[in-house]
Amino acid sequence: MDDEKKSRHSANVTADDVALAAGVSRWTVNRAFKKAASISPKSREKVMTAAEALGYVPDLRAASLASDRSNLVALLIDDFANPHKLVMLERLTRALRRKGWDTLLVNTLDREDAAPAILNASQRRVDAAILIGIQFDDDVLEAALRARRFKKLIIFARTSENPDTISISVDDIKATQEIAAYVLARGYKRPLFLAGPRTYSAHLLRLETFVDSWQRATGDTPENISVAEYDPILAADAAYKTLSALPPQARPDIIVCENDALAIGTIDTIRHRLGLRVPQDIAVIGFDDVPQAESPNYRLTTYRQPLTDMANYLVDVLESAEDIDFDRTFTGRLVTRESA
Amino acid sequence: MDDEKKSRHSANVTADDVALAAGVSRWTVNRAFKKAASISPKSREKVMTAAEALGYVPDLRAASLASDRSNLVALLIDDFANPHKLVMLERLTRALRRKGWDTLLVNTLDREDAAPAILNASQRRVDAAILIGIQFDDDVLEAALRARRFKKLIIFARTSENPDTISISVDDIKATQEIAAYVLARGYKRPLFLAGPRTYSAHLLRLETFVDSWQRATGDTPENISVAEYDPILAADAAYKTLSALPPQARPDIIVCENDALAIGTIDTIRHRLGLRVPQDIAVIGFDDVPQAESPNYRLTTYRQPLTDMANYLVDVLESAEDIDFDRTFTGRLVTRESA
DNA sequence: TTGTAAGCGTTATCAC
DNA sequence: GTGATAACGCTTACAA
Repeated sequence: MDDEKKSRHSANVTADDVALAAGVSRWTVNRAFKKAASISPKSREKVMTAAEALGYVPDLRAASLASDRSNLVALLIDDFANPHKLVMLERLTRALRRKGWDTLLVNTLDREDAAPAILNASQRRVDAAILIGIQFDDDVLEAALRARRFKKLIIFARTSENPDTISISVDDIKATQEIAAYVLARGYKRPLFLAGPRTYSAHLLRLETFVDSWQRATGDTPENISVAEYDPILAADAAYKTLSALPPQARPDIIVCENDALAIGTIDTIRHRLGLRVPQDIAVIGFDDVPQAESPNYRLTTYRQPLTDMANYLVDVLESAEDIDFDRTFTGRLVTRESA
Repeated sequence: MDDEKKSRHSANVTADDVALAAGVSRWTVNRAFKKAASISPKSREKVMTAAEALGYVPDLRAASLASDRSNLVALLIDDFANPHKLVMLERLTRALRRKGWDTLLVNTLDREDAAPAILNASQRRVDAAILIGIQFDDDVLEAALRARRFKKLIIFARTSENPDTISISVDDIKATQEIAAYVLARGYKRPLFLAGPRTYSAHLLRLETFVDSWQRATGDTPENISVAEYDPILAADAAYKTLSALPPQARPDIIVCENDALAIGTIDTIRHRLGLRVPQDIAVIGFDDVPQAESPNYRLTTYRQPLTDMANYLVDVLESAEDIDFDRTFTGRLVTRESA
């Protein structure tokens, strides 16, 4: 009769089974698996022994369904060309796991599929969505906001002006000002700014800040170009096109890149297609401090974001029930190597 | 009274609400959201209109709980230094999503936390676990197998001899033989094989096959070294240590690397620490064909795995209910560029 | 084609 | 500290 009850699926060990074996109620079994439980050590002991023997572990789906908290976040990413994303993935998943959060990885690279993918994540009733991509324009954001099961929508490592989102990022203005000051202090005269996609305003902050700082300091307006994606190969092509069209004396003496992915492509082009040296002929500066940046090949001067702190703060935000403005900017630091 | 019923949580739109609005039963509502449904177009129409109006979407947790299929897989990864993993992540999540599968990203880099992380994924009742890491030794595998809710345990892009796992990979022996033949045909005389971690037998296949092929063809045994992780920086150090200790005439004329991450670090060292040229002084060959491999900087000759085919096959395996041997090897191809 | 009723394995509530 | 009981929102028979 008990057997009949669970005959539909291949017998699955539930809290009831453990309760029976341990001679307690189901409630006690569940309590035993909680951290802060009002349960006697003796009961817990009994339960744990029985659970161990039966191979019982709580079913998180059922827990989520009953409690309306999933302890699951969706990580939306649309950028797989930038190795920095791998670092972010590692830091985020680590920080989340440590506090009991699981991560649903959602690939929104395919623009057509982005909205359905987001909707799908919302159907898993994730507690929050974290955006670590780059092409998150209004469409995607709109889709995410419309699929409004997301209690929190967090833009990680990028600023956002959307009031419905929580932005956890480095202070781009401060960082770029620091970069500009460094470029100036090192005596460079003709900087070129290499930017990423300029479709959305948030992406322009570093460019604008740099141009602004430089103008203020020198009166000159630096040149700038942009590429459609944060892809080293596109950056290499763009840099080649611009540089090869210039006579040597008109060449920039430093290229300030919006991030390391672009900087690395740029260095490759300077050396291998133009036959010039970095930094002697043209210096290069990046942003992110990807692992590659410290390889003997690049020795890239770049700006490092405090990713671990940012990830930990993100988890705090997730755990907080308050309804406040969680936006926060962090301060990183310039890592100076030999490329500039 | 209806209000009372759903008072516990902030009113959530359920299939019942839609059924009421559409004047059908809950069953019909659920059916309307299935692809292959025995439902009249008229009913579906009614349901969809009501659902749209109410903002209803099915709750996948409840669906999973009731059906004992989660359409969720756990992707276990412990390697965030190799950019190739980003490509794999993209391909896998794309192929999975296309067929309605979601991906739980599980970071098992922290060895202490690996087993708990795997257990945790099993508590979400994922339908399968996919291993795309490298350090999956017996401990981790054991933990995954013990957390035996995984209906399938798939080792992706790496061979495994464990009979309880499904291995979807490229034919390493064939691939390595092809590489050896290429090296031979190009007239190289003193190859050095740079291998990854040699802790586990599966990792040794490429090394052993290369050594074997070379011996067979020339009678000589090639030198080999190994590094503890697939990390370009470690590879750079290891290569430097070995090469700098050798007089020029004893230097290898080609370094065959177990993968591109190692090859890239090796090239960096050859050029920037030893001041030699690739391929004129020392050629380098890799495995994987990471995006970087085609950059003008590296122009790496390497072996490309048919990742998309492999990912699609993986999805087929997931969908299959048969109980057969799903192991399968694919054949890639050597992409020849200028590094060797 | 459609409806009904009984699960799925938890958590929440409220007594004891 | 512990136990019963009703949700949570869906799927799966089986009946109509």
